[in-house]
Amino acid sequence: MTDDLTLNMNAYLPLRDVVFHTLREAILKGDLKPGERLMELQLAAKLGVSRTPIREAIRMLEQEGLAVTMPRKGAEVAKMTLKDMEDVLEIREALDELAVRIACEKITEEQLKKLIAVKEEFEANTKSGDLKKIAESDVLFHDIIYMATGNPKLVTMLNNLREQVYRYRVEYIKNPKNYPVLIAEHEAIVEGVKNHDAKKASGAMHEHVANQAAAVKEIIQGQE
Amino acid sequence: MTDDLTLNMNAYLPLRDVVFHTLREAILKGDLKPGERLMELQLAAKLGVSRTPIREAIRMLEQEGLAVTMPRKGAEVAKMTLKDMEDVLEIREALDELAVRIACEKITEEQLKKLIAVKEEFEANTKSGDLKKIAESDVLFHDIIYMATGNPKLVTMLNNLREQVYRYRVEYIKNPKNYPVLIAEHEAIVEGVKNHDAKKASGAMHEHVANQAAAVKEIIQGQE
DNA sequence: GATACAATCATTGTATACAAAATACAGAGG
DNA sequence: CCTCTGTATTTTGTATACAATGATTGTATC
Repeated sequence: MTDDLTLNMNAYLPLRDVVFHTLREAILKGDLKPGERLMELQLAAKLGVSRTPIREAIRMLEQEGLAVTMPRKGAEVAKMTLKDMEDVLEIREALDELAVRIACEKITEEQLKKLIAVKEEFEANTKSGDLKKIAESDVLFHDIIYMATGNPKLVTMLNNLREQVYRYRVEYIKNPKNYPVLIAEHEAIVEGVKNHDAKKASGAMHEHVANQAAAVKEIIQGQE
Repeated sequence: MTDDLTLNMNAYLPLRDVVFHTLREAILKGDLKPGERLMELQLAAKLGVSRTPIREAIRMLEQEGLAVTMPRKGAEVAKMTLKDMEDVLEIREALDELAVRIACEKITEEQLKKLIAVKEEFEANTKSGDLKKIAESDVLFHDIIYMATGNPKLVTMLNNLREQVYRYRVEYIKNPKNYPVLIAEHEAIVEGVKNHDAKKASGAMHEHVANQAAAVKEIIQGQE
């Protein structure tokens, strides 16, 4: 744990939630590395709280798949093997397709406008080269589709799945040679949704996620 | 909470896990009813433990969607509206189809044999009329397919989704007029899997889940 | 020098204590 | 009779204390 890990206390939330969000962020950003132990006393000291909220936050991380605990040995950040990632991506493919199919039926005019706007924003951002903005607009693009399903449970699950790929996906976005493909894929998805053509949209989404999946797998293999 | 809620202490597990499983069972069986408050002191007294493991178990239930907590107000058993159930079933449909598609590719000879055996066991059980056995063999039937995917994350998710429908599904199984349909659907699924025909298998699974979905929805509407 | 064993230390598991917020209720005032 | 308000009680949130387990280190013996 090389990081400072300071709490963000602005809102009035139970400490367990603040700790939970802090630790989750740290894990997703890579500040807490896979396999790193999550020691209660240490985290409590670092975050300036007692062990109780730390423990509860760990229980929550555990259920989200971001931490693993061995009884009497404590918790550690979940390791992601290539196989784990493939498993996640397999599910994500199916659910992202489902989401876009539903979105084709249910999307409102307003959401559609927003989707098109964000698609263009994404394209602009790839030109500026600001990685953070690129990632943000990509996330937003998919969020709009998720929201358009009107299925909050699906949204939660997809967010959770996306989270798990997060660390590696950044690498994918770093490489500018992927931009044209990404843009074309987004374009195809929008085209499908706009025409309420579930077949086209889900096909495009399938390709989009599958390409990302392939790239992420390559990145992981490169790291091993 | 009309129930006794005694702990099952046979295995050596942390109390939080024992409490978690106990509460989960109670919720799924309907002993703890939707909307019922989960008061820490009360549960702690009833289960003979302190508040700490109770709290941690509640955090876990929360992440599984079985409990909802309002800060400073406490937790209660999650209510399932018709909409919630539709949302869950929508996801389940997609993932069950995914599972059976993968199973078509990956299932081993041994698993296939087992699947056929359990299918027949299910048929036999419908004839005997033992509800518990019917439900068990139905669960097992689907479990074999889940396991055949070789994707533990998918298995976990599907189990979780299934859990959420559990309370209502029992009603579905109670009605003997559904048995011929269920048997035919299982037959079609097995047929598809056996021939590694993903299209047929996923079509059959789609119908299977969709039928159940329709029935569950009817039951809920009847209750409201 | 290697191995077995004991003592010590670090860390988790559980219980309890204390603080703060929310709720329930009773009494005063209109 | 209703409403408002202040107080008592309940309940959650957080911290701390104690117990038990597991890891580590050091020492004695072969």
